[in-house]
Amino acid sequence: MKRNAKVSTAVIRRLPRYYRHLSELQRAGVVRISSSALGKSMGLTASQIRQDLFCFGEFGQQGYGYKVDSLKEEIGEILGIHRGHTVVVLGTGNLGRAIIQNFKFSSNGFQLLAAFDVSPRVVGAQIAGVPVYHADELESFLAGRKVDVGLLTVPIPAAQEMADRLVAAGVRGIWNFTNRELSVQRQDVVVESVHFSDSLLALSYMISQGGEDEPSDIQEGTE
Amino acid sequence: MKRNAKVSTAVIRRLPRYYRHLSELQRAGVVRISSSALGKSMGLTASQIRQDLFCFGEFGQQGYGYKVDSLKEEIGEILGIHRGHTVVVLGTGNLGRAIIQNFKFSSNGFQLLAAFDVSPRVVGAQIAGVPVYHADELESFLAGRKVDVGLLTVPIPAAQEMADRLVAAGVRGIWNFTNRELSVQRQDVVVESVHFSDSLLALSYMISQGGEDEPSDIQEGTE
DNA sequence: TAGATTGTTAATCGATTAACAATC
DNA sequence: TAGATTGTTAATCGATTAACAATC
Repeated sequence: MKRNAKVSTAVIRRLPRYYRHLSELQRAGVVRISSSALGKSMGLTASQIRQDLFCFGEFGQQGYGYKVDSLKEEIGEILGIHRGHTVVVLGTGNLGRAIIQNFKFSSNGFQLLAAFDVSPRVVGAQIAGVPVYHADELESFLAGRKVDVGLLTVPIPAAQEMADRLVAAGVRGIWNFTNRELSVQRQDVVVESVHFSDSLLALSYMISQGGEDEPSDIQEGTE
Repeated sequence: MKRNAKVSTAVIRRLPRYYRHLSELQRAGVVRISSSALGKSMGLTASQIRQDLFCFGEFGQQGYGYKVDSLKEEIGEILGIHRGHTVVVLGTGNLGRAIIQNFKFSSNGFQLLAAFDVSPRVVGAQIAGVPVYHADELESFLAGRKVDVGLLTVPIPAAQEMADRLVAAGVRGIWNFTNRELSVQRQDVVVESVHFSDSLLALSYMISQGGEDEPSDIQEGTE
């Protein structure tokens, strides 16, 4: 029942939102939900939700809707949450440290193995139980392990070099928090960027207009 | 020469990228660029770039291309960079502090006025020169000033309440870093969310597939 | 059974790409 | 002038929405 030959990025971007909303519904004790109710609460049409899910299989029951628990599980599976992904952090400045201390990697199916930096003030120490090694040890650390993702929070001048080293060492993805657009040639390595600036500038544009056009991500229903 | 009646969110999301790429070109000393050269370096078609710019006016010269400096300035203007936007931060935990200390608000045309928290350990102090007030003082602080944006990095349970208070106090936008989807009824208030989880889960999906489909944001040209 | 809601195909809409006259 | 490249309209493509038979 797999048809996900060509899943568009638009659909991929919605999957985590489905997962998040279903988690909230689950926490709220909701057992069952229809595509139209879920759509209303997420600001999507029922059609779109059914069409999105149709890419991956059949998850509902006619005349009934979807079981929140099992749909959440299925989408988690699609997202790869149970694949035992691993991640290392490059750069333990303010942002890197904040992410290490706050972000729930395990809730998203990732295990945070280690952090790397060059400052003698942190190398050898631990941050929230995560060991910090010198960046020179990156290759030897990765050589012995399956590390899927490198999280980049290094200063901009070091970003491309560290990205190259991560790719050479065999990571499958780079989670890029630097404000530099990375150049990665290999087709089998994915770069996912979180550009704070782009986000704030988009907001800047929208509030400069008077906000006639609602943004893509919001307008949660009242329910 | 204004035609930006209905600018799609797809276009709005690309504007900051144009701005960032043009800034890099400017820094690299590039004076002039054609839509096809810019497109190649950004992974877009020349048509798309010209079509995007067409929403806002005429910025190039036939037979020549675009002057990097002035195109960057024009796009900055469209994004509202020179409008003197202001922002306050709610929540000075790890993430809030990291953003206050690292993020270049002024590069994006924003002035960071103050931060708010409830912990006696930070209230009354300064973070990177930014004064931290008690959250109780939010309304009185905002009453006297034009504050355009509230940046939310509070714990999830406090997120919706603080969002409501920001909206009631008259902000035009909320930059939401909490992992909660905010409910904001007013059509003239924009919520822009940075969901780390959604980003990581999308990356998780992509590396779980073998990466046949490149993500929207990357694949910078070789140049 | 009647009612509800899915899975899935078809229709519509919007965004991207192509084409080309205008013009630097 | 000839060549290059834009601004802008038209064509194509893909994503969203609508419709409805299947079925719980």
